[in-house]
Parts: sequence; structure tokens; C-alpha cells
Amino acid sequence: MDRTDDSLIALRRILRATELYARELAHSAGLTPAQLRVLQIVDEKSSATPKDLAKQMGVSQATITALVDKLVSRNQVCRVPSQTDRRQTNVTITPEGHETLVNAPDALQQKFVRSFEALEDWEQAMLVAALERIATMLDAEEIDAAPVLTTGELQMGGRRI
Amino acid sequence: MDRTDDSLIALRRILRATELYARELAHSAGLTPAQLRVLQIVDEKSSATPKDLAKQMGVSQATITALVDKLVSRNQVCRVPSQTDRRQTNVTITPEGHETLVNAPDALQQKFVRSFEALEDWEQAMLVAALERIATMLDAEEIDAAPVLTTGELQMGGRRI
DNA sequence: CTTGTTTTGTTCGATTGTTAAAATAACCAG
DNA sequence: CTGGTTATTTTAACAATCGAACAAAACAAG
Repeated sequence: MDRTDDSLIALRRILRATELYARELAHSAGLTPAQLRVLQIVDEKSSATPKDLAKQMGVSQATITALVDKLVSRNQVCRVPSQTDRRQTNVTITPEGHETLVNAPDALQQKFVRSFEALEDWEQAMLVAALERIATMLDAEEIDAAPVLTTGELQMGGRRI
Repeated sequence: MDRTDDSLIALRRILRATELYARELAHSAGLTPAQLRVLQIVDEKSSATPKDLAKQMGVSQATITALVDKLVSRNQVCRVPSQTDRRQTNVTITPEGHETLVNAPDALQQKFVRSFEALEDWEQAMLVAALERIATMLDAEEIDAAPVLTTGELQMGGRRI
């Protein structure tokens, strides 16, 4: 009867499934999960600065430096000095890196896409609406700017996502 | 117009928001994200073996041993030898560990729960139905048993979650 | 009961992820 | 030019992770 709990439980199932698959996927691509995520972001945006990557992934720039070092040594990405601002470095994907992504057997992706595209039109529309609504609930105020609450604030019990 | 892409984009927003918040939350609780997750699972189930934890989190048992060691040294959990099977160890949460969870300022949680509970009844029902449907799509066949596809399999393009 | 196999958990060694703080270098405003 | 800001890397230390090897207990078949 408690819909809030039901929604949180379903959300956790989604998070767990995607995370476990992400590990599997990275492993079969011969990379670590963190490295694969860098590669994916760089591929999607076709070019990203370390600062962008750090913000997107929620880690420090020092971490990005280390990850990019690893990917560079494997010829998956390369560093291209920015023309407009010589402080910046653009990380771009190499043909080898793109090949890695194309060959990554994204089982979760495949399963989801197949299931989703098998649905009736109105069902798809409903799911997209629901997902977007939930996404907006979760990332409403940009995470980066979210003030870190200190202990003693209002609590909602032991629930969590 | 491509609903599949829209759904994946929304899903990624959800994943990113929850992951970024998980880091923040763990940090403000004085633990690492991995340690906090162990603590959460142990609290939820009130007792879990290292094998359970490894399976739930998708890491090796060796990793769990290391994480539990850290939590034990901070008095957040303790190891209780199983009575029924002396090979097994039950990891249980301590009062201090429970206190840690209660005091963890779960901002994401609070925001989501507040937003969700402010919705109309039918809207909540719709979201729960959508979430459960998606969760089922994603974790249908238990991940642990999922065969690792090798390269050369059917690909769905560059999409990913 | 004894032997061989499986299950559970830990230890060890090595690699990777992660951060804070310091160091570098370039931008920008006056 | 000077001082302040921004982007990135370096360094040093700690945490996460795994595979392989190990020990102990359960179990199965004779």
C-alpha cells in the first residue's frame, strides 16, 4: 500500500541492474568501469576537457588525469591542446577507442531497447513521461550546486535510494 | 520523436543523479560509498553473510572482507559466527552503525520522497507501475547468471545506459 | 568413518581509483 | 606589468578491487 516504498524499491532494482551490468560490460571491453565511462562521455560529446569529465562523473580532476593517462596509454583517447585557451586540454576519442565502444556487448542496453521497442506506442509514451518526471525530481537543482546538509537536518526515516 | 533515445536519456539522468548523491551522502557520513552500501544492506536485512553482500553488490568476496574489516574497525558492524553453519559469518549492524545511517542527510532521498508524496494518487500509481515495469525489463534474468557475450554479437549501435 | 569434492571466508600481492594539497601555466582585469 | 583566477598535472597517501592460494567446515559416496 505504501507507494513511496514501492517506488524506491523499484528504483533500487533499476540502479542495481545497471550497475552490475556496467561492471560486466567494462570487463568484457577490457577496461575498468571508470575508464569505460570516460570513454563513453568523450565519445558522446566527441571532445571534453578534464574539468567537464570531472563534473559529469562527480570526481576530482586529479582522478580524471589518472584515468585519461590510462586510456591514452592504451590508445583509446588522446589529448589535444585547446587552440582557444592554452590552459585547456581536449580529450578526444581515437578510432581504436570508438572500436572498443562499438564492440562492447552492452547486454543491458540490448535487453532494455528490445523490451522497450516491443511495447505499444502509448506504453512507450507513458514510460518516457514517467522516466522524465522522475529524472526531474532527482536532478532538479543541479547536483554540483547542492549544499551539503549537515547532520541534524530533517530526516525521512531509514529510507534510501 | 525517438522514444527509445528519450527513455535512455532520462534513465541516464536518473543514474547520474543518484550516483552523485551517493558519493556526497557517503562523504558526509564519514564513510566511502562502498562502505556505506555495505552498511545499508546489512541494516536492511539485519544480517548478511559476506557471500550475500558480494552477490548483492557485484564484487568479489575478497573485496567484502576488506570492506567489512574497515567497518568493524569503526564499530559500525560486527561479525557473528553462524550457529547453523560454522563456515558462515553473519555481519550485523551495531547501534553506532545504525546511528550513522539515521544521521546520514540523504538529500536525494528527501527530495524524491517529498516530490513523490506531493503527487496525486493516480500519478503515484502510474509512476510506480512504470518503475516496476522498467525494473523488470532490466533485471529480468538474474545478472549473476547472465552469459557474458563476446565481441561479434548483435549490436544495437552506440547507445548505452 | 574416510576420502574426495564443494562451499565459505580470509590472506596476500598487485593494480587501479580517489583525494587533498602543492606546483605549473595560462587567462584576464585594471 | 601585477594580482587574482582558472585549468591541469604532480605527488603522496589511502581505499577498492581482483585473482590466486589457503584453511576450515559441510557434504557426498563408498
